[in-house]
Amino acid sequence: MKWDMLDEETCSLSRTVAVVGDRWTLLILRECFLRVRRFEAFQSSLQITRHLLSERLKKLVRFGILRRVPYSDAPKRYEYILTQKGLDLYPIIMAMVHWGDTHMGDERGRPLLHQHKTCGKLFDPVMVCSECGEVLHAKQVHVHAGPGQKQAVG
Amino acid sequence: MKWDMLDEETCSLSRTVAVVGDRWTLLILRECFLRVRRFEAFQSSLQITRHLLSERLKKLVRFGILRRVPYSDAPKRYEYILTQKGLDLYPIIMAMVHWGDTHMGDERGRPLLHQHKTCGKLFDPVMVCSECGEVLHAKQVHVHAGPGQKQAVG
DNA sequence: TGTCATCAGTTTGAAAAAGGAACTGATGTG
DNA sequence: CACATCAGTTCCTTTTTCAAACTGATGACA
Repeated sequence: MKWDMLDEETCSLSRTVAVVGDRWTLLILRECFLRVRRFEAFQSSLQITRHLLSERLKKLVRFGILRRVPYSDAPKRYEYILTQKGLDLYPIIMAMVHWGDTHMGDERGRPLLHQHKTCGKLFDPVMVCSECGEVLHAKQVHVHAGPGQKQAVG
Repeated sequence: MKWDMLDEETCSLSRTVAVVGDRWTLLILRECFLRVRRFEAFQSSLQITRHLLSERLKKLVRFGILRRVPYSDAPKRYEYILTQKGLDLYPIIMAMVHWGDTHMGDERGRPLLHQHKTCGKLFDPVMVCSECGEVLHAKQVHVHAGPGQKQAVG
């Protein structure tokens, strides 16, 4: 399996991995959700090489996750803004943050806390069944082949 | 930022990315959730090189996500089984599958369907607030520095 | 006018990681 | 004995990544 074929695999996980399945891309997305938008800002907060940052941003734009929007005409300057497709990655990022909080923490406690504006409370993200609202566990899920067939995740 | 320092960053996303932030690791985990356990089985279903598979499995064992369990004494043979820490990655995998279903699908429909044993229905995984149960959106979340301080994701 | 600073990249050469294919070693099967 | 299975390891090539310098448009300062 070559990486440029990954997004054509008959597996939704593979297709997602083709887009966000590398370390820098995930860290760039973290910055996006923290409202970082400009090249220099990404570069200095991540310490990513300019070359790779440039490539990753192009890829995210190509996949429709970021939009490259001009914010200055002379000189031409652009910033990168999450599209709806990009905003929809939020559960992935939050799931990763929560797993890190739970399993990779140190004695100092979690690096940050999340407050839900709607209810006002500090919260954790929880994944539930869209139908019954119960918390999901791997062992309570059956996988069936869908119309697009073949393998994937259970 | 070097990769061997990533898991010591003051950011839960970085720490998670240090463990599961590469493409093969995520695909290997997909197979784990599909009950794949043995070297040859991973290798033939993923078409990963044996060298890389070996390295990734070692890393997952080192981080406590898989356990290497003997299933034959002569010859010595082992299989790889998700620990609780590994099972807890399920929301990450499901969030990625769901995003792929939503944004990377083709005309044939989704590759697979998930049925919740508890309620019996086909479902989508949804991320909600642990406190009020409402569906989470990035824009409804405030980020505060926690005891472990510094940056991370909102 | 000349010099420096800012921003968003591109270029270049060295170092690290991934890919491909063959090989090892313990065992069991015909 | 020859061949097959499983779980890796070794070796060599190709691709990515890293680090650092360079470009080019513009504005600010003196």
